[in-house]
Amino acid sequence: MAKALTSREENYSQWYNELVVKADLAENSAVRGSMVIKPYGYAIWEKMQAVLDKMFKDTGHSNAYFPLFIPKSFFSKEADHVDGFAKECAVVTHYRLRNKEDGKGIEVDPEAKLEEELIVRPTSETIIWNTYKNWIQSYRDLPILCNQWANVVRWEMRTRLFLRTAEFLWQEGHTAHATKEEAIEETKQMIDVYKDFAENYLAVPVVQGTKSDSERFAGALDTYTIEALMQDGKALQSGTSHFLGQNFAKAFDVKFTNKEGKQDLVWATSWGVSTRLMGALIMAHSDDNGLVLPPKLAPIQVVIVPIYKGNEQFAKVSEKANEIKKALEAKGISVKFDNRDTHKPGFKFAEWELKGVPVRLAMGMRDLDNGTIEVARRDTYEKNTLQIDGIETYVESLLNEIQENIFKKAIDFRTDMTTKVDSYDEFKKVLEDKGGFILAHWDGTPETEDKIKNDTKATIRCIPLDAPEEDGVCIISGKPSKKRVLFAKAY
RNA sequence: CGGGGUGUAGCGCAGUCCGGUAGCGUACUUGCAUGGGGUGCAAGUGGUCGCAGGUUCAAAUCCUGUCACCCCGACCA
Repeated sequence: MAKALTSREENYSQWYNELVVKADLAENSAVRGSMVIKPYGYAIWEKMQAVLDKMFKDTGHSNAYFPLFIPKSFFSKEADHVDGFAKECAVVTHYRLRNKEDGKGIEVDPEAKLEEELIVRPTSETIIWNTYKNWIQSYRDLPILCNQWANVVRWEMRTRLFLRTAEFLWQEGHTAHATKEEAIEETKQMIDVYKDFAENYLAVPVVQGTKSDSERFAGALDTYTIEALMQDGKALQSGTSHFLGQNFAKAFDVKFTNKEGKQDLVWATSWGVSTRLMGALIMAHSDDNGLVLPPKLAPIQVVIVPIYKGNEQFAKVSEKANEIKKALEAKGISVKFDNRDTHKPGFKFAEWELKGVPVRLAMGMRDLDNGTIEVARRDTYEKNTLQIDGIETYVESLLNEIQENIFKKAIDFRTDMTTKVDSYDEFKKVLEDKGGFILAHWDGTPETEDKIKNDTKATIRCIPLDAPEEDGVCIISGKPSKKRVLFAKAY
């Protein structure tokens, strides 16, 4: 396992400073707990957005945008939601600044106090349902299938770069349905979309399941989740899809006339993934030399590094390199020709490895003479010298192979790090010595869950959807259980 | 909000105990050499020592206050 990922267990911030900041992904901003996403990092997010956005549209959803500021009163309408959320928020109380009397700087104008405070959205359920109320009269208006790409703010007491920043980017889907069945169907469909995205694009294997009562989203009847395992043996909740029942419809009085002409409350779902996925990407695949990006999300899939001495050689190598670049681009591959004269090849190799570029091509005079090129892959460090002729076809299939290999590696790791235990002693021992996912029987009570959490800091990540029926007894209470649930220490 | 820690050059740090010219590594600039895995040598630029008071002939260093950040908990995508 990567040293960078294991040796920092007690100091993640340093880990990020070394790996992420060096990798040009982000740096701490002056704003508490926020992050600056640098161009290279943002390019990864844009790729994620593009893929997800298409998936959402393919499943019938449309994008919309709702306000950043939410009147405080909206939050008092759904009781469970308030309990779960209302606490750590940024609140707008004033709308104007003024110059200080002594002329030294600026202060909040006490005259400019807002009648009703505005909350910077921590999530948009309240304002969206307040809006949907006006959009829905009849069953003919349903379903409403909206998604919004936005930023949200949660004034977390403790922040962690990418995993828990005060401000983060995400998408939140909010849907309204005429029937319970249809809403549940939507909830499940979207967690499937997330699994598809995580595994086939991020190359991060995930366990799908439902949350226990205590871990469920505030205001939801059921929360579906995808749980990923990071290289340090901790779990990361990577996406959630909530079946909200009629709670928000009740709170915001969203009724419709059904086919029978009777008034009915609508059924709701919400679902989201965030820039935390970038954290997942980094922590699942990176090694001591930096990022390892899956080809499908890498902003630069292939980098060409020229090796030369003097202008004359540079011109010759450049000409060939540009030819290869064109051939690759014709296949839809994104290519960077690193023609900087300010850095040596060795430096460039290290730099592009740090940035996680999946394939590197290196070419010098020796290659020109032989009609060859050096191909190096980021995931295995394997290097081969191949004929230039037909290189684009080779690289194309190599990119696919790397995508698969990264995923396979992550699956193998997860398999190794998933342990079935049948006693609490064993549970504690595995958690302590090995970490990772633990499958154990649980009696279904919050008391048991609490005890385990207090004793060990491990939580029930989910009740896996694909867990086989199996007779067993709870590791704490000894009561009968039909299914193993997934435990882990989590971020 | 509780417990611990740190603020000194863009970044990483030493110097603080025991007050006396502001240091190291790296990065940056320039020159020459070098160029198939993070180049070498030489010269150079860059710091209100977090902020505000106090003690002193003299404060990065001692005292008081204050702010910010980080780590551990409670909270969470």
